[in-house]
Amino acid sequence: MTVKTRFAPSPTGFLHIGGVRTALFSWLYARHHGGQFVLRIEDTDRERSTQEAVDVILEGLDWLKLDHDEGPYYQTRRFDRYAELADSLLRTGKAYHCYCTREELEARRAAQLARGENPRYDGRCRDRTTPVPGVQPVLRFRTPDEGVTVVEDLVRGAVEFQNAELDDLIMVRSDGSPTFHFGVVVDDGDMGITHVIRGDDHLNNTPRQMHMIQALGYPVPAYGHLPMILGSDGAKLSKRHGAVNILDYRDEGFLPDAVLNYLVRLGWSHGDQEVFSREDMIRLFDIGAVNASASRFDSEKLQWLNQQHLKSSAPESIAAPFLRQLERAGLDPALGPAPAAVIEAYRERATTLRDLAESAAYLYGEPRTVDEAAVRKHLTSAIAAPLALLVARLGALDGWTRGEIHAALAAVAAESGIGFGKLGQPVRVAVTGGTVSPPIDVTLELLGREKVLERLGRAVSLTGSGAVA
RNA sequence: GCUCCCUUCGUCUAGGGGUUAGGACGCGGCCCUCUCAAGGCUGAAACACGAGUUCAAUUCUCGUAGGGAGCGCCA
Repeated sequence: MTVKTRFAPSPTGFLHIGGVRTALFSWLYARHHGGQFVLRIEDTDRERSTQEAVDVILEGLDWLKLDHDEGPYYQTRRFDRYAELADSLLRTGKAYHCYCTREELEARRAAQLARGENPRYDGRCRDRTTPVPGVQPVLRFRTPDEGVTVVEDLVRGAVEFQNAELDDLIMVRSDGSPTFHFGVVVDDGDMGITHVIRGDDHLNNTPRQMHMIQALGYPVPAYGHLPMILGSDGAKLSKRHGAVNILDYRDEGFLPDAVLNYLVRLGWSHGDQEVFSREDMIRLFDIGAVNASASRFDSEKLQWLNQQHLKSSAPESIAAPFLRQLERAGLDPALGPAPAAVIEAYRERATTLRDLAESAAYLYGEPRTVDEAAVRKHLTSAIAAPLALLVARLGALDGWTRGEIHAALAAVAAESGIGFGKLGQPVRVAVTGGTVSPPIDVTLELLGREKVLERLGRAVSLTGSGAVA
């Protein structure tokens, strides 16, 4: 049997980290087993579904390269099929019309709750043979009322439910539209889904879905319920911690593989390994090794992983998103060095591509900020002469490689009777406006001779003029 | 309230009847060093609680506590 999994989000809010984790595990399971991955949009709630949310799902999965083999299917385009199967269940007596009104249902629920009972439909329309005039009925599924249903969960093992605890749920609303539960089982059946991997908020719904899918004559798929991801404070994920639009991570300069790597380690591990490539994940992933307990979102570890992936990526492979970050930062890439060279020099000192672009801003134009305290400390009159000498030496260099630049710096330092660092730091401040940058020879090489000589020249006049003591 | 699920350092986790309870993020220290990083070494830091089983329980069983989910003509 070839494995077929699916990701079935409802487009009622932005795709966030929790949804992506569900998609990832489902996708990994399919890829690991050489199976198929289906994308299905569960948009039966027309009130709350938005095209914008659909677009984020599509764009987010595309960014993360969680590619699907089938779909996207849209449930709103399959209403005829749901009606057809609902009808056959009605004809075979596996489903029945219920004429209870919302108000009646609500009143009974409240009464049951008050008595300390599990609020559930009492089945009073099960044997009704005559319609109630003026009431559009809903269609309910006739759930077995005795016996035990066992969910052999891929993550938790066997979970038992007493059928007597389960009530007859609504399959078709009074307006004729299918409910979530019915849509899911019809679709999973029609699409030949073999493994349903989803959030554990669905675990309690699973036995009833199993009954329906059996009634429909489909084989029951295997289920795997993933623990949820909590916010850093242990509360439900919200806007405050990680429940932001997944595309925000892209915009903040995270790498898709790093996001996936972070997510795969939430609830799953492989020995002591922390950094996983996409190929590693596919090869090693094992749903049976997934933890049953919820985990918290830790943005610091995500940042660390992002840097790990930044360091191991081929610079050219991340040049395009880096360029976008430069543009986002208002910088013109044409005015600076080749992106790969900047990435190479900076990726050990940046956690995201956005950081990287921002700290490299001085390469594309004048420094955006000048650390005045550093200027006072390093650009003193004592350094005027060595800087002037350096300008002369750098100007006379044949080439412009870090090796030649380093040699010139070392020579000037030696001739001026000062340590390399005593020269390097003032140079750094003069050309970058701050005290932090890659090794000074690399920094100058990246900046280019023209900008270096210009900025050093200005520093010479500043320090030599006595403007700074 | 009822049903179901969960519980190892602050966080992510490994382990599993006898271990100095391992790794990673973060935090501290040292080394390296032209700055910042990166890297190396290193330190502090955990088996929720109570019974039971057993020669032995963090590990198995049962409770308790705490947390979560479901109980909609939402998904």
